[in-house]
Amino acid sequence: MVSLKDIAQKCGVSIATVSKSLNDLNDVSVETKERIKQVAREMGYFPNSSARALKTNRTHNIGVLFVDQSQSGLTHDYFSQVLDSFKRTVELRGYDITFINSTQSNGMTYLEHSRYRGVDGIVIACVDFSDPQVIELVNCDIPVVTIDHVFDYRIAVLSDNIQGMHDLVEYAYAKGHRKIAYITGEDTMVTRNRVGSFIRSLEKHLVVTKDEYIKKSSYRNPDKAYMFTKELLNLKDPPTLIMYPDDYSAVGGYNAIRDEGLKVPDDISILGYDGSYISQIISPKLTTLKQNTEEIGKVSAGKLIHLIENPKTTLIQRLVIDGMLLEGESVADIRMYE
Amino acid sequence: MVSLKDIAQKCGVSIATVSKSLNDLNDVSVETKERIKQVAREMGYFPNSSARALKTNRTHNIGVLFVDQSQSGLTHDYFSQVLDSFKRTVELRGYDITFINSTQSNGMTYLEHSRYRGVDGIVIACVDFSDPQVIELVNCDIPVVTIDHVFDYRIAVLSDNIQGMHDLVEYAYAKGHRKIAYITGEDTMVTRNRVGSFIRSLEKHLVVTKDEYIKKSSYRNPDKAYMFTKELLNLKDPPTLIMYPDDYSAVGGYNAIRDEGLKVPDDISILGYDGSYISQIISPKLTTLKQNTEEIGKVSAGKLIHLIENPKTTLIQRLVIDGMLLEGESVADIRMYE
DNA sequence: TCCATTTACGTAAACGTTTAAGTAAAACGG
DNA sequence: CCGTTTTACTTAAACGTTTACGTAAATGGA
Repeated sequence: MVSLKDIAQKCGVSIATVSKSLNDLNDVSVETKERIKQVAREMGYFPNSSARALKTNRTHNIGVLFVDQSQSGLTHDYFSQVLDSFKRTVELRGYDITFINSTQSNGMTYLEHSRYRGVDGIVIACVDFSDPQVIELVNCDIPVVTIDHVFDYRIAVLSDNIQGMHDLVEYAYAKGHRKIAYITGEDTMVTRNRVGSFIRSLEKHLVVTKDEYIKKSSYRNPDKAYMFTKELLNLKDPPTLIMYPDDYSAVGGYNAIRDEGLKVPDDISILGYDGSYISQIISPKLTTLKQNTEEIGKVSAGKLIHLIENPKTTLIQRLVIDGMLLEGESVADIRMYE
Repeated sequence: MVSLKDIAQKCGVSIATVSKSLNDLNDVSVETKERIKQVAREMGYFPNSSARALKTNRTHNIGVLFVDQSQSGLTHDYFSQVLDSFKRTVELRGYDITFINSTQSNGMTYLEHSRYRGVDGIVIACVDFSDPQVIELVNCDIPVVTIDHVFDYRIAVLSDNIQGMHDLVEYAYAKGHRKIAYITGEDTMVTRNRVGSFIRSLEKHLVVTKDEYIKKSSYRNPDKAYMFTKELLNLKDPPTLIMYPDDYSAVGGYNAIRDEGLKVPDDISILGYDGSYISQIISPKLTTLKQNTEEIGKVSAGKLIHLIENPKTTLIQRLVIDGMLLEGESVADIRMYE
């Protein structure tokens, strides 16, 4: 590998001059600077990121922490979309990403791994935010942005679950639904926001939610959703619409409904969440709330880099990203039956 | 950050002794070694990977190159599964992964980016293998493993597309199908293998494939698949079964078939490829060939690390990973009609 | 007991950068 | 023309490791 020394030798100048030239410092005459840059290009020089990192304490590496309950890893739909957008954004700014994990052979905690790799900043998403290791990470002195979870002293980017749920409830209500069930995800901040919004949105219309209409399930778990759907369908007073924590769970719902000999949306209406690809291709097409994963990734990347490059910034922001209701054919208009 | 120097100071020994202790070299007495390790633990020491990389020329970082035609990035189903398995495997061995890309602000090629980050090895998957930048990377002196593509002097891990296609054809043939159409993906090595196997497998049964039964489409493109499906259905002599390049395309097929007023599998049978999650939840369940992504990721990771840690190894291997036929309900048994 | 080997350290150079500090020559102001 | 500033460089230290080499003391063999 060609180093600064090689270029210096070839140009007959000192290493320092080469370094300053390539970094465009105004301590070198324009002519030599150009000459050096030219030679560097010809020799195929690229800086050694390790050496640079060692000296500057900046790696241009961003740590990504993501550990979801269902262990779906990178195949997690929502996360992989957010991450892809995040990745594209930081790459444009000259950063790479490194996954933070604690399963390393040498048993490092998240924070230790982050320090070992010297990441300049960290984005945290979809994890169990009560995990002591996560807490430790959030409390450290490395810039952090969290996604879909709020800490007092950290910038957070949030999918607007409150508004999203509100939109879904309003949609269902407008179609005449009053008996609305909700199969929820695990008890996370996201879930609490959605459930709260669900209940309040209905109360606004003076609809009281029955306890038996709320089922505590898990995200991305079609099997559980299948089971709870059957429970709901067999209630003495079954709901006319079931909301699912995500589109995959909704598919479990479809299956349960079909297995009970019923049809969507004729016999029962359903609503998904996420607006993932699958929602657009199953039949009947699922009405769902598409989260703006592109924007969430982009904004969190932008904010994190800003934080990294402007360390004095102390403004703690809450960035709420709107979703969008995608209308499919999974909800019947039952106003005529009122 | 606590460094070797801090530990040395505290223990009253030299930096070298500390380094050697922590690296378990047998140049230090057992007692001091233990004492130093203890102190290191107490002080929360972790090595600085940049410094170590600078000195040893080993980053314990593996570059991942992946750029698929449809720009689906990390949301690519097959790849994200392979990558997730790959990632888990290398992490157990103390490696992290870094995505190689050329969209960096400072216009580096893949190889330049790899050198800049000093990756110890590279895995290449799902790219356009005729891209000059990819060729450059494959020709470099960094250990490389390719997935689903063969280069003479590089280890390759391959999903057995020949066997896979053979299994599908055999399955279709056994169910009585003789007029089999195939909507293919882009012209890649994977595609050529599948198409070749498709034709040969049929020829073995003395079935000659009509040209009009083979449609050149793209992977993961339900819209194109939709179009070609309609074309096939409207042939004077339409096929009794259509094979798709992947499960997502097959969903496009479902839609086309439904829109033509036909039913799967009563009026037309279909076969997918990949065995992705979606194939298991659409209705009727898709018969498809599940690629063993877990094993592909694991094996490629293992081989790459072996190559990294045993540089003298010169054995060029072809590792072929079997898939598995997942039977759904998308293929009719039409033997009675013969 | 004497010399050779082993043990258990320490010294110092090196990896490729960045950057503060130093310096000689050129430019400038009056 | 002289002192001051500016320009355009160089020197050298530092970042945190690893590792070849040096060395003094301990051990061993005869």
